[in-house]
Amino acid sequence: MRIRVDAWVRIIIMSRLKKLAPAFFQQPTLDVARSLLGKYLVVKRGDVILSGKIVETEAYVGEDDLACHASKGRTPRTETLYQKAGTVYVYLVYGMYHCLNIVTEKKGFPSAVLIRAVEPKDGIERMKKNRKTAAPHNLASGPGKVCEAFGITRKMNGESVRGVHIWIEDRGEIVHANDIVAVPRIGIAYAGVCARYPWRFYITDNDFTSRK
DNA sequence: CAAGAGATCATCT
DNA sequence: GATGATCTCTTGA
Repeated sequence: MRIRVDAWVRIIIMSRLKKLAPAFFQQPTLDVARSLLGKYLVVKRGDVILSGKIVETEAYVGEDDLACHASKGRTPRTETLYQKAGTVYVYLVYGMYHCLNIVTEKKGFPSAVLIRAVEPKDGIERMKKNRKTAAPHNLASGPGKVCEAFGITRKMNGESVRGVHIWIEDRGEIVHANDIVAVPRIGIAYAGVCARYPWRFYITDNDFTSRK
């Protein structure tokens, strides 16, 4: 008689081992933004698992960062940014699209990393349906696209990024510093001097970034 | 290919 | 009442 382990049980056990802990996010935001490159965003809804390699991020650091939502202080919306590292911050931009962030640093210091682009891996067919397109390079090559492909909405705002719905895995892939580019952030021209900060990071030569 | 406009609404003034 | 941490489509060279 043999012991049989169902494939999905194995998946759950392995994913728990690989899940990034809150301590990973409780570091300087720029470091987290860089080290998230090459990690895997995973979303589980029912039996469906969607995943993809993070290839582009942006850092938003504190109330002094004029591009950070918290630059206008503590409000009902920015409250999430003041929570502990590893909290999911999702908001609606331009009345239509969602943006996924992970809160960083110590509780009370409002900062986060925006997940700007992902290279789809698991559940690509579902992503195509969610996005209403079949073009692989157009599935998650932008923050709004990531959320649409993965079905991420404000309902996840405030959740833990090490929960049952959403988490980030280390699958052992290493991204060297030489393969990371730092450039100014997108869509924040209103942020004065901060608009010039090179706080957008992406993997050089990856074909799934938002390229702008 | 580049540039421009429209869609659409939660949030803050 | 104004404004976006965006995306898609249309227009025109």
